Amino acid sequence: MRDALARKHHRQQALLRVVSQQRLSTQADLVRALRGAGFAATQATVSRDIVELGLVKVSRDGTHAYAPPSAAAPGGGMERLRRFCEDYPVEGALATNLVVLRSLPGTANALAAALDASRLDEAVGTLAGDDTVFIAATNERHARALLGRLTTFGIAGKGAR
Amino acid sequence: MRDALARKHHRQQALLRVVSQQRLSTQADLVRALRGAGFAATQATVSRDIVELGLVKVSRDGTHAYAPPSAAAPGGGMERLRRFCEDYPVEGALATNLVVLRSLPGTANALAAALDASRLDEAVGTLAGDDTVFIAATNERHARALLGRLTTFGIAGKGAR
DNA sequence: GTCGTAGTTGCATAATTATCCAGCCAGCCG
DNA sequence: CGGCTGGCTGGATAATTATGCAACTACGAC
Repeated sequence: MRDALARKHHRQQALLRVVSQQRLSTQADLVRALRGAGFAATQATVSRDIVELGLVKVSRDGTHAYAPPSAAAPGGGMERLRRFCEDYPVEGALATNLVVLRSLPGTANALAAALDASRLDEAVGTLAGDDTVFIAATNERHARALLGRLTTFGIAGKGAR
Repeated sequence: MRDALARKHHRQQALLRVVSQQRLSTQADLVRALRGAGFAATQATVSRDIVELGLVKVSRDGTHAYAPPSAAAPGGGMERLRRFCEDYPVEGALATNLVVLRSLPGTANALAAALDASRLDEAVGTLAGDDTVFIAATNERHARALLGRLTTFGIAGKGAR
């Protein structure tokens, strides 16, 4: 295993791409599509990716198809945050009323900027180091909710469940 | 069976209600919830209702849950169509891959406009006369699903009540 | 170095969902 | 009326999806 995390991330990127481009109705189809894109994975792995990416299986017009998470992104600056999370492997953890995010070295400031632009209302303030961002929430409840929301952007939840 | 269609419609309405209120993760849960609301139905029927209503099963933060279509489809002009159906007595019928809608004289164009704005993806095209609108679907299956969806807007399915 | 821990993956399989088929009912036509 | 047709439904089952488990790798502590 050369770098499992990077590979996983690339595979999930490809997965997002294929589901938004093609109409694939089963996970077996997804496996085939991924294989065509150069990623080897089994149905089991795809099933787990789907959960992590928050993909949905829509049942419309008599057929079924997988689709990216709520195609409608309401928040303006939110889009930037989403793209960031898609481009970098961000991990999130919970520490009481603090949400701790880790990304690649040197990217923390960009991440914090995206977070600020998103105007997450549970966040009291953010503090960026080199590869880590602290988000202070008003209390533990809000922190948990915030992490949950971030998870839908593709942030891998770590330790909190 | 006193009035299967009306019962179906009521059940689907109840289904929409329960999925938007509770977090139900399997169709067995939906069956139980419906039973609690006074509707008897089996998993098979629920599965079909889900297709007709366009419900989605979202997989995020480790759990799964059914949700109304609005969560994944950006409604948009759909609201206008819904209001139209509430304001006018629209009737729908199926003709192979054609959905035929009939409303009050002179309102067909407004109805067709609302349909177009709704971006129903099963609809290939619409044609409005004076009191009638034809919606061409790609095939019979899609036409059926489309009519089912329209039924949830209050369109009476085939024949006066 | 060895060990322990955390994370990812595939296999096999349990759990869940979609569909085939038959039965039933209502409406319609002759 | 009697037969036919179309639509709804449930039972049974095929198809699909989720998950327990074990193997493996990378990483850090000791």
